[in-house]
Amino acid sequence: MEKKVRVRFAPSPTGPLHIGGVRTALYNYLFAKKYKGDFILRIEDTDQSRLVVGAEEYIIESLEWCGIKFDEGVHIGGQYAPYRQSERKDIYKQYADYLIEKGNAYYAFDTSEDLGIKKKEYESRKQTFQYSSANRMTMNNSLAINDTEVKQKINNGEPYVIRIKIPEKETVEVNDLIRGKVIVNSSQLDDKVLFKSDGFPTYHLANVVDDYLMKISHVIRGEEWLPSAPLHVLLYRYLDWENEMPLFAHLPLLLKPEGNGKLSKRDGDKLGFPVFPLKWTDPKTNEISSGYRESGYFSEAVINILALLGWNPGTEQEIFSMEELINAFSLERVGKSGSKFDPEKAKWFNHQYLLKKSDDEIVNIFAKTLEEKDIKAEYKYILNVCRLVKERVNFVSEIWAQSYFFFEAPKIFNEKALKDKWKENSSQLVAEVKEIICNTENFTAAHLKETVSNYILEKKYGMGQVMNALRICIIGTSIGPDLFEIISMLGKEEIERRINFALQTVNAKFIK
RNA sequence: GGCCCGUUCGUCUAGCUGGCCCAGGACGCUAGGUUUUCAUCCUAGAAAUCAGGGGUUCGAAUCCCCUACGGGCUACCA
Repeated sequence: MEKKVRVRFAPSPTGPLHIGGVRTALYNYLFAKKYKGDFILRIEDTDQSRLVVGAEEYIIESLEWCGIKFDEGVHIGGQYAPYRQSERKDIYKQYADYLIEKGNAYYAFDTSEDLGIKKKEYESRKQTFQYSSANRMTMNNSLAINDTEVKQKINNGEPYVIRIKIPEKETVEVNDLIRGKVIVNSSQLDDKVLFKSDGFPTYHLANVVDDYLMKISHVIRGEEWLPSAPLHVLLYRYLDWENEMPLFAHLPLLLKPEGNGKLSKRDGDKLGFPVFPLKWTDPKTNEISSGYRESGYFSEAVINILALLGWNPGTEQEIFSMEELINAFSLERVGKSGSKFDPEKAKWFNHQYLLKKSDDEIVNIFAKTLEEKDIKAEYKYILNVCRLVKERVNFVSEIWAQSYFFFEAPKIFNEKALKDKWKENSSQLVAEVKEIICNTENFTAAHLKETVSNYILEKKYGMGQVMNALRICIIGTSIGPDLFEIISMLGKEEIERRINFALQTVNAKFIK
């Protein structure tokens, strides 16, 4: 029987999650759900010195906002709890000990000063120091010194780390679901620290142990882990778990738009678009980085964009709901090369989702803007406004700029609009049409249109000539949705008031 | 420096088992149309000598090799 699909997202809480991390979580989630498997959130907080207050909560809230749901995890528990590595601290040591017993690992007593000196020494010779088979016998470790001395050091409480003993020359094969076979010679690997002197395991040990214990079937993570994958394969082998080793898939990285380097947390807002799903305030510096949520993006749009950055369905479909993504997703269709985030296309995606949203949803968001401005209006009125302008904007936050004239009369009149559209006879034409409008009883847009158009036709005026001038008078500028809709919504009295004010103001200006 | 991964329009990408590709779609851009204006929408267009070179083959974006470039890793960080 096939192993049950169980995948995990395993961030370390060293700050906010950026969109690259969200994408990794998303691909894991899509893969899990596609195969009716489990998705697990594990927090990898083995580096106590890099913990950032609030980061874990931020990660959970971000993924929740995105609609990425977990089956097990630090926030909801599960069969394999705990899911925070700091709470699993006690279980790692035995595996490190087991490796020592088997001769696949050893104690090392070198201080960081010792290591630093070595490093400098090698640098001066234009070489790179690597703790490995080539030099481990010259270092201060349990392979180089005798057993009694080792015992003595440990009994004396001398700090030590446990390092893996990488074989001298052995080819190690990693089968990557995205890249195929990657073969590395162990001579290229160094004796990585598995267990630190502070009693915590390093990522390498903790990750392998936890994936095994939590019965993880597939490890889907960023490409930055590819170089250490052979080390992980070796660990599975030495811990006798090679038969249950998960399958690996290393995702291409998200790059900065300028073309160099992977996207990183430090990019904040420097790139001209948010790199974080949610707004983040650095607890130390109080520096604020904007988030997609606060910038007015719909989470569905963000997910859609991210899904298509590195994966494609092979069809021409571009708009995907989460359901559709789950159905369509496959690791085989994940690309190999890194991709840059395109802020312009992101806006377009958001526009698509804005159009798909129900009017009620949009009104609810837009109503907050009105509240802030202390503008009162009936729900139905706001609804009509949103209906009329939503296709003209990418974000709900842009609706105000397209619709303010529904809520307040213009006080000034756009210079350029006047220059382009206001002619000598404009005042006369507007005055005439005002009369027509004010004498119209049925104030629907359709009826107004019919009435005014007929009048213009009869008089052989140009439609554009009249309408442009009228528009300027009513909303103060020359853009916007259908003018008859606007007139109908504002009502007869308001229209009369606005036109009178406009003619006064504009005429005064022209006479001068 | 060493090791690993990658390289198709400005960007995201299709192309995977070689011929249907003098390379298709989307965003953006340009032009035209619709419209009372702007936006939407519709139509059209520009845009990749498939990183470069060498093979293999009747035939290569697709297979192989080399080079260049980009990226990742190279911590008692993840």
